[in-house]
Amino acid sequence: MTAMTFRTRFAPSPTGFLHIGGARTALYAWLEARRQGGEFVLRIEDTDRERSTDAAVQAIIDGMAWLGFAHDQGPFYQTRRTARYHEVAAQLLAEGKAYYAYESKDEIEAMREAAKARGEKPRYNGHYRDRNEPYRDDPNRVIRFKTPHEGSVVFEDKVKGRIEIANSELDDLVIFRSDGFPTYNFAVVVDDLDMGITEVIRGDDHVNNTPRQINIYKALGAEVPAFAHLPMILDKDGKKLSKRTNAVSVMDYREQGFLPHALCNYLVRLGWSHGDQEVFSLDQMVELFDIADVNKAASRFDTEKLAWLNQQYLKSDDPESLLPEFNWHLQRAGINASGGPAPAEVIVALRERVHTLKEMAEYARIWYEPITEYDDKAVRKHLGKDTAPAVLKAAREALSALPDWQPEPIHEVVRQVAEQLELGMGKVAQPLRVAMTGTQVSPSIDYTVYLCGRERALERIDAALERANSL
RNA sequence: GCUCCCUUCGUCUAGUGGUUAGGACAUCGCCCUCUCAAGGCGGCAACACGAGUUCGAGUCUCGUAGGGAGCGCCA
Repeated sequence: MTAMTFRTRFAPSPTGFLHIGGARTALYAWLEARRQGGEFVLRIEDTDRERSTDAAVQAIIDGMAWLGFAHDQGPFYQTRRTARYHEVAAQLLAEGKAYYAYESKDEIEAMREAAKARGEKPRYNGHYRDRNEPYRDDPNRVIRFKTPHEGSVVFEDKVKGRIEIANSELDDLVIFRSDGFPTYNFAVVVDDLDMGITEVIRGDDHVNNTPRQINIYKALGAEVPAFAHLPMILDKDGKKLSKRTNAVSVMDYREQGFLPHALCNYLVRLGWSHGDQEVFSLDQMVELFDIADVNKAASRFDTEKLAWLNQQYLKSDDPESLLPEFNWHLQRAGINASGGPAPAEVIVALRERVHTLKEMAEYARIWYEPITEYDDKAVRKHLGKDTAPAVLKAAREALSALPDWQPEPIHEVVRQVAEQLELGMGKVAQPLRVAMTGTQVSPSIDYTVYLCGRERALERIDAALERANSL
């Protein structure tokens, strides 16, 4: 056999958007493949035809693309592989490792009840196991796998460690349903085998399925891949993430104004760490990530820390690189940026003051649209001062004569006005700030004035002067 | 009910027998300051519990408690 290429996969069911937990699973699998110089496969588990949709497949691919990583192979669809599943099932049947069973659902239900009554797990009693029943055209016909009675399955999970489950705890699972479709536990094994998956990374809700799957691998005489079961992501209160009370789609996070790499960074740190490091570029993640360093316990999603990380990136990224995402938010906020300052300059002005691009877009409105309302308190406090009119007049005059409309000269103007009138910077900056924004909070006064543009700045001073005089 | 898994500050985590149990977010205080931030400095704050092994246990073993997952012809 030739050296096997390292290969991981992400295998979602296309029943909705890309879930935040799924996104982390995909990220880990992608990182693991990258680090090992292997491949990352996307497989669509769409055997549940009722709930699977094409739109959901697209949403998953789009979500991954937005986050910044993509599959190397696929997408493969399980529904297009049924012939192959039949083939493998037939082989198992021929080798006496699987058998036809014909119980009705009611009968099976009764078996479960009986088992429960005995204090055992609800399970199939193996009635048809050694009967060698031939194929019959029967609506109850299923194919079951012969789980070994003796021994136990042991595997070394890359995150959970050694796990052992006795075969006596398992029953003969259905591998082919009466409707002619394979069941999950069977299809995954065939798929992972055919696709050459060497490391199965998935949520830890699958730990209990793994021994069954390993038994199938063995029956097939196949090499068993490595497994890594990831702990769950819980909400703020330690409950299961639910759509009702949380943002669960990665696209929800986009709408809330988070950067894709900030979200990746947050996700990679949730359950994994590398010393004291908090900030990781995608390249660094690829270099440093190791699935073996992932924690065993579930963790809670903390939006505050995500917000902090997001701001770290807002501050350190090249503003130009933030433009596509920021423009997307301006547009969503209904802001037409064409008549105002360059968005990149707005980013520089605001990135230390907001945590998300959504906030930033909202905040930026004052430089693109007329002031719709003045904060009463701000007006009374700063325009109501008896020094305010003189400040505004002096500033207006100097500003209108300013040859070079740039933050630095504007700062110089403010400084000189203060000096001339023998006032502190606050006495000058605040009335101007209220004039520019209608509020008493904004970026540094020079930048706030600068972004307004000369024309708008002078207009706003005039309007403020009017207000000051009428107080 | 049965099986499997998990448990370090409020949260994310470092820690692989000897640490003043470290960092980050949040929080509180101080500094800086034209507002708000950002930044700097500092504070508060954790080994679930009980036995055992050991000279020595957050680290190893067992038990208890709490939490989670699974026990489908769903994935």
